[in-house]
Amino acid sequence: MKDAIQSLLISVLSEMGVTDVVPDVTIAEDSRFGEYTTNVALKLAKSLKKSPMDIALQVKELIEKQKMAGSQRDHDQNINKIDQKYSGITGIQRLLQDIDHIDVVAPGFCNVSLTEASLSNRVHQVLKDRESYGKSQTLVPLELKGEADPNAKRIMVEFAHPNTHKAFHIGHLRNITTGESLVRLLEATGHEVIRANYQGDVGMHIAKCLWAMKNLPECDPASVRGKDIHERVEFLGKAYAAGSTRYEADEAVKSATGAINKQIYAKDSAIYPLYQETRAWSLEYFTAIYKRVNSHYDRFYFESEFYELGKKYVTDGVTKGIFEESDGAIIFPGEKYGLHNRVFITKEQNATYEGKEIGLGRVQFDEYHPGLIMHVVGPEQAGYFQVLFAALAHVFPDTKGKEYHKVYGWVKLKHGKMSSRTGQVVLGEWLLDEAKKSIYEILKQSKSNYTEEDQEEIAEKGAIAAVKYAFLRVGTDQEISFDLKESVSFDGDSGPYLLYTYARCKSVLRKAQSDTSNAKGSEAENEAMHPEERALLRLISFYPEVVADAARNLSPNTLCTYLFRLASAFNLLYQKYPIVGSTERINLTDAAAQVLHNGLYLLGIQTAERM
RNA sequence: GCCCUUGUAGCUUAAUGGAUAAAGUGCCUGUCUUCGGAACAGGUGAUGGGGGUUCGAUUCCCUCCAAGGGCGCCA
Repeated sequence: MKDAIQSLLISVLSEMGVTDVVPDVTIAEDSRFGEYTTNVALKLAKSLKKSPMDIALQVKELIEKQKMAGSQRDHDQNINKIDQKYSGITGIQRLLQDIDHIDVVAPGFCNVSLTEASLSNRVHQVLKDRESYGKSQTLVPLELKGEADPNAKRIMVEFAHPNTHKAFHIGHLRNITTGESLVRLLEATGHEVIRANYQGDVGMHIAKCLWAMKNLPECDPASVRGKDIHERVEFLGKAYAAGSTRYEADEAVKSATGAINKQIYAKDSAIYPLYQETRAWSLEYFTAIYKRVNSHYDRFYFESEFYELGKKYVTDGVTKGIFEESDGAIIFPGEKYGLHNRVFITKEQNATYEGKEIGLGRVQFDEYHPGLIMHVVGPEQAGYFQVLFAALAHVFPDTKGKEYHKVYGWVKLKHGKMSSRTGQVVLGEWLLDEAKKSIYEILKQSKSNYTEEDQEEIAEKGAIAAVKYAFLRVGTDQEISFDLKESVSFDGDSGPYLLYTYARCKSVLRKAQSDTSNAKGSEAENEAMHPEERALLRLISFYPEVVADAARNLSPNTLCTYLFRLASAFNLLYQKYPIVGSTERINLTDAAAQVLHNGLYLLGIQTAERM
């Protein structure tokens, strides 16, 4: 619809002699301003040397003239275009039918209001398309910063990437939640997505953990062998923190840890079996987490796979003049390109993180041929990625413009700093479990009778929804300030509120179905549409455009805002008018539930029929 | 020292350069409590300071203040 209005405006503007301007059309947040609004008149005032109001009035007049002509023609030819798409001339004619009127408002906005019939058609569209409502077959181009290709169709989204032997904290949870939603949004807008997960399973952090296990009696792995996976993983987190602390404090520990690091790379039998055993613990745990939060991956990459390969490409790059030797290490001279220098191979001849990623990049492109690789990673690595992408483009020119750093903000503790190094972390599962406990409390106070299975399902789904929504409702690259006491909310703008509204819709629909009295559809249809009904209707009709915008801007939070408004609009309608008994309102409820379901899916949140 | 990011109601957050800066939460007041009260309505309350560009600035530029991050052998 937005595109159709834009084409209409372009044709109108060309009548006015303006051909070099693409008018902005946006959804009107406030229904007083109609459904769609444009500010072309304000933009054109200067170049046309006319007042914005005059231009706006002229636009309105030209559109109304076309509308009159069009309706006359339709009447003459009796053309039925109900199922035609908006394209070409017929699209504009159809659009003209859907436009009820245009208001011109100071300082010069043109506000387009659609007919009730046109909005009602959308409800039938939802009930026909069901789960596919809102998905776009055509590719929605992305708004990307920098030089990355916005028209890539095949996109690898690389997210989650936890490190083995380290705690899985709420930051990782936000990363997975963000990545999962981005994947689904891209899939819904014509992209082909490869889900990748690059997990760190070698490096100094692991050496620190293993040093502790080898040297500290309280970190003896024998104490947790055979125990529950949660206990084993908690143990690893503690061992890492202990190893880290000693590493900082003691030079001897430092060099001993360095030696262990070498042994790991060399697969030395003195350490390798323990390394493999404990690595497997972490991976077992990750698998469980991915399942719990409803995420999965097409390809798991491991740092250990790219140690040799990365080193080879970087070494080759030295002879080509891409990398340079400096103080015994091999660096990429980023300073030559307005960036900063970074070490890719240490003087110990180990590939660093950046060195390994040269190998990773090659393999990713060879395996999947993506048009874009999106790395969902924290903001602190912005400088790192700039240098890495520049180096990659020099080593492999085919990767130029195909690498992208999608920033997701930190989850910061409101009081104190989170660090897995010191062991002060909020674990991801701790948060999920706390949320779950709170929901059990609410269920206990409820008058409804739930079976134990029901309770378990509701609490689990509700907890995941609460946590995921709390992360996603904030702008992706914004930091989140996290308070342990009021970490997730269950009312107001929250995941559970949306689930509750969905369940409420479903309950009403069940009631309507079992209601044997004759539906008074015809009566309701004769009533004038209430403002609350129209408000819900217009929101439902906006959904596909909201999805496209959220995908284009890689911003699930805009979808969150929309879904909350939709749920509020339904609840208000529900509060004021009986649903059961009116076919119109039952359909509206059905459509609202469907849109809630589809939207929550794109956030990675599952709905429940009852709550 | 150099570079980057962020400062919006008491708190947590929205707002492709647009209309009266939008919500949740908190506090105050109500509705309903026969389709599911994890509900609905009303009130309260904000753009860090100072300049500039613009018809119009939370948004862009400069500066000051404050917080966070990055800057060669970690990942």
